[in-house]
Amino acid sequence: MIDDIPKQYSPKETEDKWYKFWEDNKLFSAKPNPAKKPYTIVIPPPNVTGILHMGHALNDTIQDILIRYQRMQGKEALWMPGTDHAGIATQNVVEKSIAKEGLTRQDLGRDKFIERVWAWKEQYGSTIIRQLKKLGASCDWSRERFTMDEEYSKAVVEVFVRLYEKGLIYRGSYIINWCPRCQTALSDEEAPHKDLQGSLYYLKYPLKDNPNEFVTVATTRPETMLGDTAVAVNPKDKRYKNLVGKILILPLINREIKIIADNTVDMEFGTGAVKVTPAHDPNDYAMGKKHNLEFINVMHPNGVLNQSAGDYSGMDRFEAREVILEDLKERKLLEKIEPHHLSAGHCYRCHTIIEPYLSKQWFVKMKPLAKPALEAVKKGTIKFYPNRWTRVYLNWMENIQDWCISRQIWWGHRLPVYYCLNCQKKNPEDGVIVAKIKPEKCPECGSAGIYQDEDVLDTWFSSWLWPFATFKNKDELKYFYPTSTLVTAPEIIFFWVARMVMAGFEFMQEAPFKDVYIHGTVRDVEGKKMSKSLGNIIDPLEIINEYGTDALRFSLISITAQGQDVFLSKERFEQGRNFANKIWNASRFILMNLEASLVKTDLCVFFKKENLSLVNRWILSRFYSTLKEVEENLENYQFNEAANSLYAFFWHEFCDWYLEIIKSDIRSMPNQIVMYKILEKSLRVLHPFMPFITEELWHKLPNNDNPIMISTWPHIQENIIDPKSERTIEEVIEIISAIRNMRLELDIPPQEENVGVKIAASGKTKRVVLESLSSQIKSLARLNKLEVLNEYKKASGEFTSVLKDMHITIPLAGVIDIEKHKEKIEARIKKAQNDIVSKENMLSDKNFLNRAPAEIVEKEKEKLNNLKEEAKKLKGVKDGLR
RNA sequence: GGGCAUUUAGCUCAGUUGGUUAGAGCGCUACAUUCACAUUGUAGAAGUCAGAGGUUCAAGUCCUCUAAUGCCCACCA
Repeated sequence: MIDDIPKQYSPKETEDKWYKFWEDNKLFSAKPNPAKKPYTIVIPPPNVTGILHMGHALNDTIQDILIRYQRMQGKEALWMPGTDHAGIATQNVVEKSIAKEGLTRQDLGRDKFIERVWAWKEQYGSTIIRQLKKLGASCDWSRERFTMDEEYSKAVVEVFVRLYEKGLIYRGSYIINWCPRCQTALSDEEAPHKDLQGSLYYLKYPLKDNPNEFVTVATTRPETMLGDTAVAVNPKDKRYKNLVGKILILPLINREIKIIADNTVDMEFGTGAVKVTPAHDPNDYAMGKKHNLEFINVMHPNGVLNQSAGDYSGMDRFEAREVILEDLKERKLLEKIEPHHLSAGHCYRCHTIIEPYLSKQWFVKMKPLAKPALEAVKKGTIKFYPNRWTRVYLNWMENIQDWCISRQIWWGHRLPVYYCLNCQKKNPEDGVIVAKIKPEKCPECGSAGIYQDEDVLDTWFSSWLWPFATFKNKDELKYFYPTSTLVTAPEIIFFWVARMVMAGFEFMQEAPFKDVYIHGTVRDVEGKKMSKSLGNIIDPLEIINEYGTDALRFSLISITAQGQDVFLSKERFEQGRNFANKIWNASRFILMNLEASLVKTDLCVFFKKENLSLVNRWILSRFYSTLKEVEENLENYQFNEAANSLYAFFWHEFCDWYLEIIKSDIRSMPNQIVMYKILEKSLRVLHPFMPFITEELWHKLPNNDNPIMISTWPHIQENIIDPKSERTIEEVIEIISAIRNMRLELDIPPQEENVGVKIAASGKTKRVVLESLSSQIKSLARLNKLEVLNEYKKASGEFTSVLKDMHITIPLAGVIDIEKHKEKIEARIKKAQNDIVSKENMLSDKNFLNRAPAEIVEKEKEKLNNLKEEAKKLKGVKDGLR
């Protein structure tokens, strides 16, 4: 059985096998169970168009660790999966795909196009789900949801209608963010500002009364001058005092515009006179309303100038900019051009520069919704990890703007808004019907001439319902809601997290989750965000292929300090791979040396702590301390700490020290049982981090027929944790190191016999024997409170380690460079003496004695004693060398 | 303009509420391959904790300022 365990772990063979096993046996599924406490996570639904990237890998690994951990802790752990229909993104993808057939969505028409999107979704929409499975995600796939599912869509409609009836949804004409390429409105969050190096153009507008006199205005978007309907100055501005109320002639268009006074005008900026374009700028829009100006829209929705632009109609907005500047220059109306930093909104999907555009859209009134969401976080009902995001959240909530939710695209939830043609004839603002299903006739006039609004809802208008709309029946909702933890990236705190909180309170009267863990952004080695367009992507699937899923997961987690951005390079994953291999080989070694019959029954109970050897007590204590650390770190979302302490324990303590020490006596019953127990418990603790390798090894151990995935998490046995014995092993290690140092400096003869152990020829065995030997000697020394003395016999060149008053000697014959050795010892003595002096100073300091806590003083005293002892020891060694 | 983060070994980064001699991985140096693992082991070198000031018996850790870098938010045309 042991012979068939290969020397190296090969992930490929095991991963798919175990994932299928877990899935086939429905081990991921969760149902309401009154006997258990629920633990719920809803996945941040990836876009259906999504392809797994490192951000997902990190996000989903964290969630999977939490879910697997809680499941092993005995909770009814539900990880709810699903995908988001991602309106604009998906529409773009499908438009691109039909473009290959030479078609546009307009060619197909709305219904046909939507059919194509669904067809696309059927074919490719599950890609991301398959990839999540490769990651080992233990989602309850039987519950997979899609934001365009029939039932989910019903919830979206229901919510719209309820908010409308409550007066929280309204329609109005405002300046919104318009993407001329996607030809849709965008919310503020969807139009992030980016800095641009642009220019400030100074344009001269002649006065009507005196064409030789001008008012100069500064603008960054000269093409909008075609829509100017006023020029504004600050009423306090002396320069323009006499001009207020006068008429200017708008160049190129020759329209008469008035000079108005408005105190929002900044006198310092530009010339202090500002052109007012109410249809193309949010500030100007406000000014236009206030001063009753004309709203002249000079642009088509696609960014091409329209008939109001006179000679420039038909030109693209940026083309027109150049031509207009040329024409103004020709007429000597372009005073100057200055370089100017500005920031402009960009479409988050296609990066086109946003055009502030006047149009009729639907909005959600946010202030009333924000109130409970604000309080919940202030009171701590919802906590952010790391805490600093709390302020970011609160700041946004406090300055919240109304949410533009209508989008002029086809793919998405169509607004449940209908219009009565008849009523609209009387007044275009009338005849609005908001209803869950299309009404037969107008409730006002009874006309059957009813049509539905063409617009669809912002994608986030469906995803903000995710924590509850994903549950199909009330019992389940009651059991699993509110969810426990939300794990997500900082980018979507505003888009998603904040809105979910608002929806939770509005529709469920309860916060949707307790903890929000915000992890960092995954960046490349240079700190750039990983993105396809930059070509700096490290593909998680490639890593899985090369190093294995467990390696990917472990490496990602161990470098993710709480909420810090992750700078990633491929070499990172070698650490995870090597660790997996280490676990594999340690298990292999133990299995090779295990008397399976011994562990069939839990003999551990027969071993009282007192009867176990020092080394066994030490490793048990270390295991339970580590377990405690892992639990604490997981509770505090310090995943890297948890992973690192596991790594250090398993590799550097369990493998490097414990297994090496017991090697010589591996068949003894206590050693057998302790090494086995620690291995199998370690596998369980490692399982949430590295699910596949632990499952594979688990089934190679005797007595483990049930999957590790549903095994129980080891209990901390406080009585075994013994800091004292942990400190003792440090001493052991110290002695062993001392002996090792000697070994290195000496050439150890190959065939000495001592304490019943053979010192073999060379290499590893030598190390093992020496270590085992030393540990035994040290144990003896400790139990008998003996000193270890080193002696050097000049005549024979022999170097011996002697346990004082005991008849045990380690003869280490050989030649040593005595001068070099002496130098080293002297340096150490000097250092120890310096330390002693500074410690003594400290301990005689009255301030210190009066103010430091007693335990600290004690500690320091102990430290001083240790130092003195060490100095004494070293002196002894030095004397021995003479 | 406002806010946040980062600055610790050659490189990439940990370091929880101040308290042993500041840690890890990679890299580097030396040695070790019949022996669970060379995806290994042992040992070693390597740090003015960005800079300046302050609080404290005690500062990588707390406070103030400065510098560099990165990110987020914001309607100066």
